[in-house]
Amino acid sequence: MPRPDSARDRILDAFQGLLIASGERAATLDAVAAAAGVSKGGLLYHFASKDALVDGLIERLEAFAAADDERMRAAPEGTVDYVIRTSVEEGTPFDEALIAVSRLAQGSHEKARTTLAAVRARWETAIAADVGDPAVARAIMLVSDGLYYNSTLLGAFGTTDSRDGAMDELLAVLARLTPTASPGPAAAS
Amino acid sequence: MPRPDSARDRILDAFQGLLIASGERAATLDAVAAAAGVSKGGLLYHFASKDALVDGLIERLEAFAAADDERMRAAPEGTVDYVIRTSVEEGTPFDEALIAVSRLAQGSHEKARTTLAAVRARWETAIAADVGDPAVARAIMLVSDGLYYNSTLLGAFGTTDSRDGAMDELLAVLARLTPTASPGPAAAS
DNA sequence: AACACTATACCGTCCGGTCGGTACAGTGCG
DNA sequence: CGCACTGTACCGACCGGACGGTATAGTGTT
Repeated sequence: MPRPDSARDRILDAFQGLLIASGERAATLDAVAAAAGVSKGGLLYHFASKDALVDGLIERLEAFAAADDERMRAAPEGTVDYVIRTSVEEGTPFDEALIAVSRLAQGSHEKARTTLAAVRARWETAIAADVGDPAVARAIMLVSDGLYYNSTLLGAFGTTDSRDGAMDELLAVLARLTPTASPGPAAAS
Repeated sequence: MPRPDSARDRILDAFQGLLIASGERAATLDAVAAAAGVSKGGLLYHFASKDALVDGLIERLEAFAAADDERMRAAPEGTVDYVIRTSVEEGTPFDEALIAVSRLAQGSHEKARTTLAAVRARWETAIAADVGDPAVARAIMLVSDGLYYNSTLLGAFGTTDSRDGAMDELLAVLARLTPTASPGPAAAS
């Protein structure tokens, strides 16, 4: 075994991966167990029920979200830049957990929905504080949501290379929204 | 019986409603039949399989989308105004069908995904034609997507009354993005 | 009778969950 | 040391119910 508590993480990874790749329907206990290289009994040893598995994933997301929150506040390029850019940064553990939980939220899983709403709210307040105008902040948040919608539903909208250019372009457009100050990180002053 | 061909529509409505309210998982044949006030046998008389039911819903969406497309091109307030406003106009048959199909697309239903992408593409080209700058068009499309993401996942973001005001505010903010020409034929002043 | 449709019984499969069991690493103690 | 026992990690057969789907008998209208 690679690491002591790796089985739990492997199961969570498998669950997440199945949710992202094939949706809630396909993320059955058997499928998760198989993907994690564990037997069904083994899975249920670590997570006593499917609800427990879901809770485990949500907790994981919350942990990532807390870390992201700190990084966001410390982002040198400003909050807007940070939030927009990380909206499509596929492959990070945080993004994957977020998309997986959003699949869950499409069902009627209440906790998944509220957790997602909380993460979103945190972003929006941070942007509002950075940008000043709450209406502008909402517009920017909606762009971020749209970015997620696209990567979640349609699977990105370009290759990684073209995406970076597209991101710069998008941020340049968005900079027009902030009336005050220059299109910069809204430095302190 | 109310109307001759109402059974089919009622079934589609029920399927749609279940998808929106409780996700793909809950939209089983039994549940759909019960919600439509039809027996399971009755449901399967109209739709030979669950795939046929899904196809029926997608066809319905395509019909609505075609009608919407025409309305959009003829919209007096301009394409942007039309697309943004209809993004949260909950309750219209078109919106409901769209959200229902997007639930399907969260699973691995390929046709649902491509249909959604087609609708989105149609909007984006229309906006691009109206606005000029493709980068601005994409930003606006992302806001529309974000609006859908919100109404889909988090369930709107305000009451109907406050939403109209919020919409006006949002459109005013978005008007700043179009550098050329006036902020659109809307409201003016 | 023919047709459009409904209702129910049923089938095989899959799903979430239980349960009995295995392997093994301790650990306290005589 | 040897032995009894405990806890942790895991396996896989199995169960009841739900699922998608079939088959068929029945009903009301024309």
